[in-house]
Amino acid sequence: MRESGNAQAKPYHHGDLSRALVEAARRILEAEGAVALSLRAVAREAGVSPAAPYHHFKDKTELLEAVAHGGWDALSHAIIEARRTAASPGEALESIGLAYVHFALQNPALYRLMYDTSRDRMAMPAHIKEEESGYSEVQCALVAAGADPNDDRELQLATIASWCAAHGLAEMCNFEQFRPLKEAMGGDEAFLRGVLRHFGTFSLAGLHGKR
Amino acid sequence: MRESGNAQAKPYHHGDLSRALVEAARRILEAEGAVALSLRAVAREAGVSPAAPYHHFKDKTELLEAVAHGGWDALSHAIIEARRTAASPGEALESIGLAYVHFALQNPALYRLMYDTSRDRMAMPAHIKEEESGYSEVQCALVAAGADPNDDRELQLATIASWCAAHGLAEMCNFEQFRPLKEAMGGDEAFLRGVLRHFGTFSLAGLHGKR
DNA sequence: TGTACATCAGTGAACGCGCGTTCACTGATGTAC
DNA sequence: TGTACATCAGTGAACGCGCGTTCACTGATGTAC
Repeated sequence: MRESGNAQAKPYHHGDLSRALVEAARRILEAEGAVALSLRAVAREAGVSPAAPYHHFKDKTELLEAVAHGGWDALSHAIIEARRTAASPGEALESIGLAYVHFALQNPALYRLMYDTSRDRMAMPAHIKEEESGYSEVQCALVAAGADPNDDRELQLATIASWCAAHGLAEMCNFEQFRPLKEAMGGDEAFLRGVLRHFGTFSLAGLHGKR
Repeated sequence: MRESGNAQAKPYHHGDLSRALVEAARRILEAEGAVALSLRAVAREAGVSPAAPYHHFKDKTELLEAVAHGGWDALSHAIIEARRTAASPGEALESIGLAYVHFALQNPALYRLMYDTSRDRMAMPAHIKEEESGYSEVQCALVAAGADPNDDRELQLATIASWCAAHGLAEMCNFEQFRPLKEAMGGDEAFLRGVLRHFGTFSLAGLHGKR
């Protein structure tokens, strides 16, 4: 009675603090930016003492890696879903690009954290293998759209080029100086599609036209 | 005699501390990374007390902006030079792209600072206008390579697409997972040219082939 | 050419702050008998 | 079903640290007369 009457009393043991910390970190990231993302702030946001996270993560770096890991998972799913629902192979590349950029726009701080943690280790996290990252999704889309699946090197280069282009667009598309053009085109979506259209053809043009 | 005999004694007044601080910041940036770039560290590196910078910059942000400003200048010059020395209009795009990526690879931390300070204010610094940033250099190269100078919107989109692609490649080309391909291709340079070649055609393919 | 004085560009000590991490602890949970 | 005890997952106080910034100061420089 005493216990059940006080239903919302926080139990001493959290139950799933590890997950809760990662979620708290994402909330802080998008609400206050990467600068505000301290271990103490995450613990605070999760309603827990500053020492509690150390039962789940070796140090701050390990927590950030978990946050980035979750981001890569979410991005992969978005990309796979985009390809799955594309009406035609030709549309797949644009769909994938759009999904990628949308993810980055909706989670800008998380997206940057993902790349920063990858960059600092000079490698993507080990678990982000091709089959998870959407890397192979882009390759499939390229092949479906007409690329030669036997010219492996050019296919890899085209995939990398697509990826770099999407990354660049994702990071730059909120630049203030693009605003006039965006407005003239009727909004973000049209602008993104306009730039992506230029990307969309380049990979295949490179594969077919040259060398 | 007493004074001149002690030639290397540091004078009380520095003479050009403002410039020296920016240079010190760049040194720290490349040697120890953005995390180590504190106002105190910059003052230390410049051989000056922690309070001295406040006679030249309102606060830390203003100093960082000056550092970024210097970076944009250097990048603009590299781009203009690349276009100037390109053998043919067709080569100009690749030359510009290569110069851009090389700058980013040689000054990775500075390059990121440049984009971070731009992003945080959701705009490029006011002084980085088209004529300074190399933005118009890319447009010129596109036109020289055959783009229609009258279709302004498509030309802008193609320029933005080029820029995004170069930015993405610059940030990603050191990813560990690209190493096997790089080695198979005989080094960074060949790899960069390979990816850039895919970029190089896309802008014009977009301009001519579609819509 | 000298002198008085305002201004400029440094110094170094001090401030409060939030950080990552450690520590001894304690309450809750699971397990062996 | 109860009890003893190991283990797990929290607490909260404390640590040392480097940070951005301020302050009263001082040495050097430039200018008016």
